[in-house]
Amino acid sequence: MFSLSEENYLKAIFHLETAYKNGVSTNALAEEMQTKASSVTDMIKRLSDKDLVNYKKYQGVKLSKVGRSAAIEVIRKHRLWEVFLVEKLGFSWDEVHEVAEQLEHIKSEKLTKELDKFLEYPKRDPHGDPIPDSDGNFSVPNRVLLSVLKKDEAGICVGVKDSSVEFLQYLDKNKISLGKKIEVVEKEEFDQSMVIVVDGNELRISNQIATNLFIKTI
Amino acid sequence: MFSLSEENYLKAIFHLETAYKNGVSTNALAEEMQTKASSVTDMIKRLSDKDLVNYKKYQGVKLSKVGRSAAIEVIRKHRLWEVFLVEKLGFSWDEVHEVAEQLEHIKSEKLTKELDKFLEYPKRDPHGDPIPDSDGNFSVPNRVLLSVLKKDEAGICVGVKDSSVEFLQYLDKNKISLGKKIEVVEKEEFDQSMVIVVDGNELRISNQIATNLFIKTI
DNA sequence: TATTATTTTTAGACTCACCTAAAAATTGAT
DNA sequence: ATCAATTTTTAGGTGAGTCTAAAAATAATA
Repeated sequence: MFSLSEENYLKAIFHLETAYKNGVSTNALAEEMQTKASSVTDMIKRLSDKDLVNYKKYQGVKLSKVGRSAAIEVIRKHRLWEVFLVEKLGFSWDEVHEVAEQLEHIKSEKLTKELDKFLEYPKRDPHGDPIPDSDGNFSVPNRVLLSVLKKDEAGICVGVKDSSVEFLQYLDKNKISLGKKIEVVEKEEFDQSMVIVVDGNELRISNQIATNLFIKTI
Repeated sequence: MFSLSEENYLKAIFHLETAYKNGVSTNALAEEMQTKASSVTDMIKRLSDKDLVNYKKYQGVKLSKVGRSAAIEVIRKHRLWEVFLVEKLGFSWDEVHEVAEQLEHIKSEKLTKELDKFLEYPKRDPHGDPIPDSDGNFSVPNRVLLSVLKKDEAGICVGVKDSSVEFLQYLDKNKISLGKKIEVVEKEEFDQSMVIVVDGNELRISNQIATNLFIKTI
């Protein structure tokens, strides 16, 4: 059984591993965990003693088999609870993160299993992120960032990269939600901004927006 | 905001206050919390510093206004989650306690409010215990212990005093559940044991069983 | 009431997870 | 390749919550 803090570190390392293939740096982890580098070194040592990560001084950390599956289990629970909050309790997609951060640490195999069943085995959370199954397998989505689309290409919005309240509320304000068709009708080469059409309405978006929206091409 | 440990102490004091009207003793609290008396004294001091309890050395503790309402809020969440687990996820009544012990500490007013609504504002948990409303008011039940009934009296089973797995499984095994009619057809004055009829079946039960079943008389 | 038994509190120590400040290792630039 | 800048680790300390052992207060009994 892992402590709340350990679980949060494992989850953070998991998320950072895609960007840090050769080991997650202490500073990156400190930034992600909103703590100091020295505290991170402390915790990494504890995780290493428990064989949850592989760690060599000054070389960054990688998750071990056990560490990875623990991280995925936490992510599974987080995303299942997010679905519950939106589908059953009427939360909006920008309200769920904080509560799911707490619920993801509840320890009960039966609870996770029954919740999954109750929600009818969802494949994605409210932000379009894939939910791993009980064996830790993701049914990985074939999705790309909106920013890679060229003029006159189109796709279906299937997820967000940034799940911050600000970004999600921007999307709500502009009537962009999962499942919506997005067409690129103009693209400015200079700053990569684009004009898109959603629900028949034209909207100019910056590259920063476009690099945070996942699209399934059609 | 209170820590997990503080919330558990407040809850324990609340439960013990019915038996210890003049202040909950350190030892009783230590027994309830499965810890040592010295740890209890430590925590009581902290709770007292935060004005959650009234404490004078060697005189036991009582909850303050604030402490009591914090305790009731935790109990409210505990019991709502128990309803959720049984009604929505198919848990049996002897499986819910452990998980509810964790879920009761999730901090989100919206979550509690929406869960209450989702469950259609239940008045009792799966063991028949009353669920306080959002203002902390219990709609107190008019219930008595089965042990007070005399020969040829009868009532409806509405709750259990002991919620241990062992007792709840004993009840399941003997087909006693909330809502069942129980008739006392014999009562032994020597040891207070009785023969009851449930669903047409006769069953001899000890006084220990009878003092752990709540009955609404008819 | 005096003495024993019990309960409660204090004193000192431990672990976890964090901190600051300083030292050591690595990386980058000239 | 050397020196400076950056990153990472070490050393030592803090608070929450626990522990054991011993001291102090209260309760029970002869």
